[in-house]
Amino acid sequence: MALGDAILACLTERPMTGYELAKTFDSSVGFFWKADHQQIYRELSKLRDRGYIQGREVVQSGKPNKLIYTLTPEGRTALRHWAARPSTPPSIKDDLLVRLHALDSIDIEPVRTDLMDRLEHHRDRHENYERILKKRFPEGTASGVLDLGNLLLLRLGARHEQMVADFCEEALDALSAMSGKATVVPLDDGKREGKG
Amino acid sequence: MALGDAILACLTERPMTGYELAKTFDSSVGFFWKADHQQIYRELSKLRDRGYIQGREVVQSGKPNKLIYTLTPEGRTALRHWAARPSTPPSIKDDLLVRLHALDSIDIEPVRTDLMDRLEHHRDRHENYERILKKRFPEGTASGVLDLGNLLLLRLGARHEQMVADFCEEALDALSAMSGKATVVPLDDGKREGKG
DNA sequence: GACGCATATGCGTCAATGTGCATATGCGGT
DNA sequence: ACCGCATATGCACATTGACGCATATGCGTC
Repeated sequence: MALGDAILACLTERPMTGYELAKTFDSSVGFFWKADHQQIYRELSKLRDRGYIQGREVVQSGKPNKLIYTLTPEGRTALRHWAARPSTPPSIKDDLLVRLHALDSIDIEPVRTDLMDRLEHHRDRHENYERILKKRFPEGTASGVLDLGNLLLLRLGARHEQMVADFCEEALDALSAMSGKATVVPLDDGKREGKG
Repeated sequence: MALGDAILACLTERPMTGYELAKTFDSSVGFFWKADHQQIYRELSKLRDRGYIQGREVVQSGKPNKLIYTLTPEGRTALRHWAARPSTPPSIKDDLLVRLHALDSIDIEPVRTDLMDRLEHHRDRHENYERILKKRFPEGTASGVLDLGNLLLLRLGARHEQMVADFCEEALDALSAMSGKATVVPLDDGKREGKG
């Protein structure tokens, strides 16, 4: 359960509610791990059942009561054990790559617009990383172990986004140069299948 | 169904059996998309049910009969429609990053050995990409649209692996420099939970 | 006052993925 | 004779993920 461990990792920083965790997974951690609130609440229940976290209810008026989750000693141990296991390099699983693999059997134009969108997306994220880096690590050095982890994380993120952005640019250039040779037959058949 | 589309993309090259597809997803396409044979057979059944591929049985003696799958015109159309939709940038979801995020709450030593393993892994893959690039594209240019897609793919793969390898090296250096400050308490409690 | 938005939790369903197991046989090694 | 390996297909179960929907209310705005 990778998401569960990611949640435990977040809770090492400070106790949080499901709602706060969902926001975390939508911003900072979300840069490399996406999870919506339903996924997080479900995982929190599991972690609680296993005794890895403890929920403390905070009564509120006007809003549903909060459940602030704290890591238990068992949870900390579980996280340490998980972190002591070798990680498995994930595969990229980017639709764009599949399209490139079958580039001669599909229409180029949509791929071009897709690449342009992706270029913008990855540039935005790159700027975001750089901004956070400059703000949190103006010296480019980390003081403690926690800081070091986050500094490395941000650097990896920044480089990754820049690399993909550069790739999109290069791919667009190459497609432009090639566009004369391609046989472009637009999709014009009316029917469409649901989403598969 | 992303895997289904990846399979359709593979079948544009030539008709294949499930077994051949499994091998493909373990080598070339497997560099960015992992799928074992069970997943592939299951997906092939679905694609056949939808009429996107057609299976031709080849009787064999000694071995189970082959089922060579060919793209139908409907399958080609479905692939083109899928490829015309915008792609969604995937998240990285690397366990290693989660560990870095909680670096002060876990043991550093296993992370170091993990980083060393990963460094070797990514270097191997990088060399692999470079080797294929040199072999298939000695000039560094593509002749047709299909070639262009594969050239771009290989270049992205090579850069990605190099970047991650560099990152591992840098992280190892940083951890070494930091190692004096870290409080290293080895894991010695006997009990272990199953796998989570 | 109706509408959207933020706060805060959760259920249900289906698709996608991962892991283990089962079947059937020839071929080469020990 | 037995073992492992390659060929070739597939089922069953569990986990993970994506998506929609439901509940409950204060606060600002149109």
